[in-house]
Amino acid sequence: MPGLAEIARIAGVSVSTVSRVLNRRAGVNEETRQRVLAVLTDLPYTPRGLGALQRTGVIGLLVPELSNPVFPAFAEALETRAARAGYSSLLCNTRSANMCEEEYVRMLLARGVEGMVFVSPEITNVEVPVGEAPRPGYYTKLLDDGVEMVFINGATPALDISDVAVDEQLAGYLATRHLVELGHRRIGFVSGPSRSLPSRLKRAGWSAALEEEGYESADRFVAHGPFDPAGGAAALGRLLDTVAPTAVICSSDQMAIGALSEAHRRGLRVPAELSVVGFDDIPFASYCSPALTTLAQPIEQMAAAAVDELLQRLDPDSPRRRGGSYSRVFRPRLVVRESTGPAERC
Amino acid sequence: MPGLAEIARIAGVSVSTVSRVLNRRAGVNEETRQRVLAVLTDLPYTPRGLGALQRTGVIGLLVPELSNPVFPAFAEALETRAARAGYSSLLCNTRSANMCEEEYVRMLLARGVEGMVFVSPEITNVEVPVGEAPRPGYYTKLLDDGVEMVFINGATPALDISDVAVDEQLAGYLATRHLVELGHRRIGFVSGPSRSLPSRLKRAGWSAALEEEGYESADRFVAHGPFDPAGGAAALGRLLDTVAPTAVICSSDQMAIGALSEAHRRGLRVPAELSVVGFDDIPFASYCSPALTTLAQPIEQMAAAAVDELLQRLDPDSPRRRGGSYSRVFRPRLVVRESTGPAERC
DNA sequence: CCTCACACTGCAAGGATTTGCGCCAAGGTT
DNA sequence: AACCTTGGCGCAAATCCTTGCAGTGTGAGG
Repeated sequence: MPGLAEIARIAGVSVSTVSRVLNRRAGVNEETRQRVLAVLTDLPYTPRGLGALQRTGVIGLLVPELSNPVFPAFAEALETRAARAGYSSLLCNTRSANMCEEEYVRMLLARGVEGMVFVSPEITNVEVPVGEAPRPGYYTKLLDDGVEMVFINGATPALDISDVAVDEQLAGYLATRHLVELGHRRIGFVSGPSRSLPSRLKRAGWSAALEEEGYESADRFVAHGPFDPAGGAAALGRLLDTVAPTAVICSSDQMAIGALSEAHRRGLRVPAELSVVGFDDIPFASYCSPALTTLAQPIEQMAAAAVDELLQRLDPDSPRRRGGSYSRVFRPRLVVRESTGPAERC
Repeated sequence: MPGLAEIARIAGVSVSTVSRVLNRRAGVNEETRQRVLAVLTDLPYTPRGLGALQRTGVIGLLVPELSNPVFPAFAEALETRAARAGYSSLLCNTRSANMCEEEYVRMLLARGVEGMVFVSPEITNVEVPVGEAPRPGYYTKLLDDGVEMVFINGATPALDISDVAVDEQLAGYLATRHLVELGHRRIGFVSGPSRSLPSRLKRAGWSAALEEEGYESADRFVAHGPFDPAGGAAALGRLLDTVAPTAVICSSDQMAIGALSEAHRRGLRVPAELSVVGFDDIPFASYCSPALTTLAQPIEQMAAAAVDELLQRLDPDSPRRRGGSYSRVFRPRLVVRESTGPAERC
């Protein structure tokens, strides 16, 4: 970890000047200040008293957004588990503040977090086909800096980072299978943006289940939309106008709720005329009407696994360090409620 | 701001020992360590390099929990507004981590936040009748330490802290008024815990509206429960078993959703046989069935007002400092949907 | 009762960071 | 053209924190 001297050398100024910049003292030229700050971006300086203060007892939690209730649910579960081990948590949501994830990570690091948990990290949000590895981006740099990280639902085999996840593909498969068993043949997929890896994985499961039966799983049975009720409503609308499915699976409960309301708006009875399956099992899913059939993520267990893994990596007494990353995949659980039923029309 | 020497003197140890405690170095007796840590609680030590580094560009956000979607909504709005001014946010929820608010505040301070916004602070959660001032607790100490704070929905006249709030009493009044105008006379109140000041304020509004008409607003028309769907369901259940109201108002949409499901469970048609009003207007309120009539908080505006106030206090060039606190009260907005209707039975 | 080992603590030396002071250069004034 | 003013920067002293080392006290074992 660099001292002021190191930074001063690189920036080509004296130690005093760096000190003045860091302390926001007057008497430094704006241009010089920018140069020093630029160096500080590459070499995040942590003051002695803080850098040495190893165990701050604080971890960072990064979630993409807060409007989908799964993320607050994950946050609470993670926080509770961390608290039990004496750690407190700092939560950041990257999307709403239109700040990129990397900036947030740097900020957290500068604030002295010991490690972090990423829920649905940015890296899962790229244009890359299933199976291929997305580019590691800045995560490798963090890894080199010795930052301890754990992902939730962010499997990226290319990175040496432990991952805790639900099997999204299996989730897609189970949902579709459930509908097939109810007699549906025309099953649509109300999907999140095509950039989203989880949606692509679910789609793979959906395809697999359909092809197993020789049913159609063509592109025209898939409609994309943003991850919110309005997006789900719009996507379902497009599907109903074109291929008229008798059942749909959705990328999230949020979207499923939108789908339910769109069906209601069109006077379509659920489940009699249209079956709907969601994903996540957010608390509201059971309070919808009809109550939503959905695939539950074992949030508590996943959060516990993620926190435990992070804490173990943080523990200096722990034998295994650096490099022992692994993936832990949980099985989603089908929760059948009222929004799915036998196919009536064909 | 104290140095190690000051802390050492008070704790009655040498500077070296304090340094060792701060750096989590071995070789310090547990008892001695506790004594030093105790002093550090009163005199929060910030390492030289960090304490001087005034503008970190980070503010803290404290919300009581995350399972009620209003709080994530506030958090997002706050975060978005802060980001626009170049500040990033650190979010903490105090209840789920069963850590007390004060600890979290200290932690945030130690992490270098410049100021904080408290949403529904702990202080609103005490056994004190409306009108009387709750004891200021540790907030005055923070104030003395020069910590900048703004409350949301945490009006406490005894403290010199700016507050941004909805008029909860008016909210209770408007909700009840709405039901009265629909012809209801037996109007119950599904309330949060009696410790909660917002619930007590709403109740005051409810009483006022009822007494205006000469209707009954006795204790037996009020049922308390925890702030979640189950609590709402249970509380409504008790009311239905005793006073059989034709309409109820609830302390939050969360509780109202529970009430809706309890009504459904009992085969009571809403709104034909029971009208329900919620509070908050969470996104899901419009996706319930029947869609929930509720009182909306102007979340965006409140968040903007709170952040702007905090940032102004943080600005060293700002003329008004310390002491110029004020309250800003917003008007709740009645959103009529499908869960309320004319009284049928009397 | 003596000795030894061990755990703590303070001392003081050794680094690291802050800051008063003075130098230098650029631009304006007489 | 000489001189003054001012902003910006480095030097070095002052200050603060860290750490190796030695001193002290306590308790167990002989």
